[in-house]
Amino acid sequence: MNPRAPQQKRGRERVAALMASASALFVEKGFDATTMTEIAARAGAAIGTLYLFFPTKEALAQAILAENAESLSAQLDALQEQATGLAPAAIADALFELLGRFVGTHPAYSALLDLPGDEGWRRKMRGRRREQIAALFAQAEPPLPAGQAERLAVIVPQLMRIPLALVGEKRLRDGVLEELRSMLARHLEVDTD
Amino acid sequence: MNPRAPQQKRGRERVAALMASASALFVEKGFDATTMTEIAARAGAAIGTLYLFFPTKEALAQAILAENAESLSAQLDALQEQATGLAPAAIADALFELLGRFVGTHPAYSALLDLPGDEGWRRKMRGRRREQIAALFAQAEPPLPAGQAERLAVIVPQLMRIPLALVGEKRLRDGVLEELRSMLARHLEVDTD
Amino acid sequence: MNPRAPQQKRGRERVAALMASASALFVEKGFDATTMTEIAARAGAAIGTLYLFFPTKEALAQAILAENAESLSAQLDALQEQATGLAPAAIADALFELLGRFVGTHPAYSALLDLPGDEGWRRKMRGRRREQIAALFAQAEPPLPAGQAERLAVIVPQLMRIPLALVGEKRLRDGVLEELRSMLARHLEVDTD
Amino acid sequence: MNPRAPQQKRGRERVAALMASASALFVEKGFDATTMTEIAARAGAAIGTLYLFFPTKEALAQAILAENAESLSAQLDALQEQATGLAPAAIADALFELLGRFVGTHPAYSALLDLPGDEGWRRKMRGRRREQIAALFAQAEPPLPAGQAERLAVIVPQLMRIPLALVGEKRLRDGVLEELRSMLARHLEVDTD
DNA sequence: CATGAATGAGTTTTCATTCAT
DNA sequence: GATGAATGAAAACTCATTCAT
Repeated sequence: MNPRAPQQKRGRERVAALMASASALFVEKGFDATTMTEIAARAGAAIGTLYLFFPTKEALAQAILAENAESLSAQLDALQEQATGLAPAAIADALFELLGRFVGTHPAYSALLDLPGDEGWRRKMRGRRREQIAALFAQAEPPLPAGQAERLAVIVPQLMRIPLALVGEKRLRDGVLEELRSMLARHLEVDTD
Repeated sequence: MNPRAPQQKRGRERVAALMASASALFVEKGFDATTMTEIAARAGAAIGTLYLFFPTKEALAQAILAENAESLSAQLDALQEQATGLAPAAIADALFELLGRFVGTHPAYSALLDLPGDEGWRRKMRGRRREQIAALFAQAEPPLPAGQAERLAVIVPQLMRIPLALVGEKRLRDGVLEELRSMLARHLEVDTD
Repeated sequence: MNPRAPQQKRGRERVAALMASASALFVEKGFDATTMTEIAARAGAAIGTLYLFFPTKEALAQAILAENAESLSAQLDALQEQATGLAPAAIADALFELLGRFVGTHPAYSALLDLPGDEGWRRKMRGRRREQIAALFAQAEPPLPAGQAERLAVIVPQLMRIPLALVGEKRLRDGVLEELRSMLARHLEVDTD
Repeated sequence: MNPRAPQQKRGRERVAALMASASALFVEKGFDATTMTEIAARAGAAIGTLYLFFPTKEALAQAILAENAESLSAQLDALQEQATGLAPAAIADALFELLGRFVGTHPAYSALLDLPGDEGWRRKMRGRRREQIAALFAQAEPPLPAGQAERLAVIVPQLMRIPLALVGEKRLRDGVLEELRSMLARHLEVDTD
């Protein structure tokens, strides 16, 4: 009736396979165009098995998103410890690299983050991410002007999604990424003049 | 494929109302979650009337997108004439303002431009927009380094979409917009050192 | 989206056919065992047509029930006018005949009246029926003891459902009906001694 | 078809718990709306365990019904011995009390006895109950008119179910029960005039 | 041009039942 | 005996699209 956390090893493997299948399809075709039947099939499972663990398609997306967000959050935590007292531009650079790697390895995160019609859960998740990044910038030395940490917490993650649209244009994509990186770095350096 | 061009005035008004209704709904609920019946109803028309002008839902979205893109293209053309010989930062500033106004007045453009599963038409439209913006930067004085105009043509439109997510947080939204503007301006100034 | 009342003659005929089909199947196999597909098929309609008028299976049952209840209510109203000043036993007899005919011509009423899991709408409908029958007995001459009208309003409709279970045993069924009739009549006569 | 008779004491307790769980749920939500998973869960057992004892959902219902019917049958047998030569009204009174207690303590009996789509087993069970009650009335002194015992065997059990619908209206419920009792008693007294 | 009833393929979701452990 | 993951047929429901009026 209710989806339950799998209690045996086989179950945990199943869940992982289902989430991987769903992630890949969501990225390839988008949330709406992906069917639950397709997700189950690609994972080699029956449709009923999928619903055994995820009561709705939306819940499945949420589970994937939560897992990705958890991973991102942990990485940001780790960065937080190393970033104390660094210059703003150095923090930006480190964050840039972290996020760049993350969006590459977790494409479903970007694909699922702004589906229409949420208003609740996802908003909170984005809020937490913003707080975490703002805290990162808040410990820069010299300190940033008031409010800038919060603004950067909004901007930087979005910057990282820009190159994602350039699949198949690798040259341009790398150039854009570097352009963004340098733009952000200079922005934070210049402010210290 | 193409909507039959309505010959009568009444017909043209009908089409405008249908496209306005569709645009609003696409923005509010997303393309997939919006039904053709709903679109017709909000425009005060019957479902059959909607299909009289737009043979498929996709064609309707394309018509809206084409109209918006036409408007954007015309505005960029106008800017092109005024921008000859301007400094890069000045061009960026002008483009920034133009795009900022455009995404505000044409929210459907952003909502429809990057639907998943896109292999053709939309990709071309984005390509044309990139060329137009690149051409704008190409006439800056002093000239930009090789390839930067193309990279900016990718980046700047995406920057403008960042504040869109901040509905209901007006203070932050305005701050973010200004932060982006100054970041871009400095980026282009610094390069001239 | 929302089910609408049909606006043309064809539509009204369709709705009638669908309700007739559903009524018959609910009586034959019960509410749960009847599928929407089956209902549509028996009415010669597509499944989508059924959902055009009734948004859920429950709503379909309710519409049937409401129509039947409306009919019963009207018949009870008519009886009310003729029953003023009659003896209790005479009222009972008339009511008995009315209800006997009704359950025979509206078998879906009994089949749908006490589905599990309602708590709301059906309760109100039964309440109204009780009030109407109680009002009928309330005008008997001589008057009934306090509260008896309300008790009879509960009892009599249920009595009428007893013979329904005896399909295929016509002899017994008729005997049971007559036994119930006389039992009720005597009960009300005796009270006047 | 038949549940494997559990050999161990633990097994018998298990079966009892499962049947109790199922009975309660069948009464609360109806047969169709109750799931096998739910039944097992409420009994604190695994779904596999439930199927260990009952091969199908229908078999489970039958087992419950059979047990209840067994109990009722035994009680009617006991009454049979005490009722020889009693007046019809006295028999009716005793039966009334017996059945009233029974439907109160065995609510699943009523809930399961007349599921729709019934062509076999349940029909026979009802038939046996009718015969037993008819036999009870058959030994009344003075004897009842021909056929009346059979008719009462149909009527009396149904009368007892009428107050069941009045949960939460205790006052009315008790009044209705008494009204039915007296109606039946007078009916049988009057006939002897 | 306009209407809205009608269609039916496609999707999500449920649940009785099986079976490997 | 006991478990619970796994199955998949079947049901409810949606909606883009068609077409007779």
